[in-house]
Amino acid sequence: MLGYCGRMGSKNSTATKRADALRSIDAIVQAAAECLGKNPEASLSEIARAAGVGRVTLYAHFNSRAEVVDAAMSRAIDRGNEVLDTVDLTGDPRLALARYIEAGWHLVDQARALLAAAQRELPAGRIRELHAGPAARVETLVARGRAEGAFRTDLPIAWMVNVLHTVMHSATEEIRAGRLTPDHAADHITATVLAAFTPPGTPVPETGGGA
Amino acid sequence: MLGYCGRMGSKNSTATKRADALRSIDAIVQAAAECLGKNPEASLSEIARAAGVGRVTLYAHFNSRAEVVDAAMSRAIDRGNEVLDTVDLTGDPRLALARYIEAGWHLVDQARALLAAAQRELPAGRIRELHAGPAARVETLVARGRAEGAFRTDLPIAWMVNVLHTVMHSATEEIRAGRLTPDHAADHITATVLAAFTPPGTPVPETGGGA
DNA sequence: TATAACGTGAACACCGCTGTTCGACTTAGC
DNA sequence: GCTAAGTCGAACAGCGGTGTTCACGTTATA
Repeated sequence: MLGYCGRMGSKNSTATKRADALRSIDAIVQAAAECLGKNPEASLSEIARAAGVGRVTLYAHFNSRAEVVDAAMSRAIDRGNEVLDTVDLTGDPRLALARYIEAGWHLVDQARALLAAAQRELPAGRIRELHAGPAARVETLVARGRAEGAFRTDLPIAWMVNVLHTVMHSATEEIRAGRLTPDHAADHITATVLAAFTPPGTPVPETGGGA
Repeated sequence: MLGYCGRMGSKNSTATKRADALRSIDAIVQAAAECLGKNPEASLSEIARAAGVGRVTLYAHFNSRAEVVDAAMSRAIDRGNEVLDTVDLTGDPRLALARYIEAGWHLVDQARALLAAAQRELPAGRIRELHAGPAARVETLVARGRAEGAFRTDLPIAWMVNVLHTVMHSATEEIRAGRLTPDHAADHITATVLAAFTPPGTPVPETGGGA
């Protein structure tokens, strides 16, 4: 947590800030995460307005748009990690994957839009750095599932992780397009990914609605 | 074909144009499809330059950016249809799907980026109109596969079509990111989607490299 | 070859976003 | 209650994109 403040040369030095300043910063980062989560090219004016703060105040705390994006990205990742930390990823890899999807599918689309913003403002190294944590969690799960024979091994781990995230993301797009209702999303994603991960020659598991 | 010219109030009226004008228009539409296929926010200056044409010339043939996007989109769809028309979609739905993927996976990413551009410049109705043709082809195939018992029926057709296109698109992103080589793309997509489409309780087909 | 259509660069006005400065006002904290 | 820190709107310069006009050069075509 707090990973979004005082990263680089941002004006948030270690010097003690006043309470209202901290409140402003928090409101800005939160608004940035929301706005950029919806629209990667949201302007700083929009973000300031959404934060209930003047545009000048925003520039008083962040030197550039890149810093705002970085802060929003860090915040979203921290929030996501908090949620995902509560998920039990032990036991049958198939059930663990289902739990992961259930908990995380709605996080992915905001993260994706944020990522799109980040990819235009932040250096590639910084993005990898931010992405490393969340990625490792899933990679470990997939690797374990492969080792235990629950998941296929004829496709690279990176590809499988990509499929998982891609399908999760596409679900939110389907919802936006009105072709899918939120209450079916997790089931559809789980049924799809579990089948996609099944080793060739093995029957696809039945995923009867209940997680 | 020729679906991209003279759609609405574009300056391409039915009046006979000179040969060099037609050549310019064609170069512009082609360049637009390429540029917008790479970057949905490519400027008209970029497109004109890529077409080897002055910016003013572009405005002589198209009233607005939207018209250029529409023309590029129409062209890309026409081109895609031409390619897909050569693919045999009869016989075993699984093999037909594999052929479809083999022929079309590399078309999807350009179409996607183009779609992103279109979604910001064109009305939703126009987009649906353009998308209807290509979508129908796949929907028919998936529906047939379900009817014949080759594909699962516990998920909506729209969702399955979405999964197919999403996975195809993600492959091109993986290639861009350097995590996948183009010669493996079709195999990975096919293996993934075929498994995802397999009815629960049925073994996942083996897709030993050669399609 | 005449002429209308076409291509062109330069220049224009307009817009929105970025990042900055200034002066005045409000508030937190000692 | 004093002071430094914070907030704010207005206004600035710079940039890049859009869409338009103009005057001049080029080319197709009858």
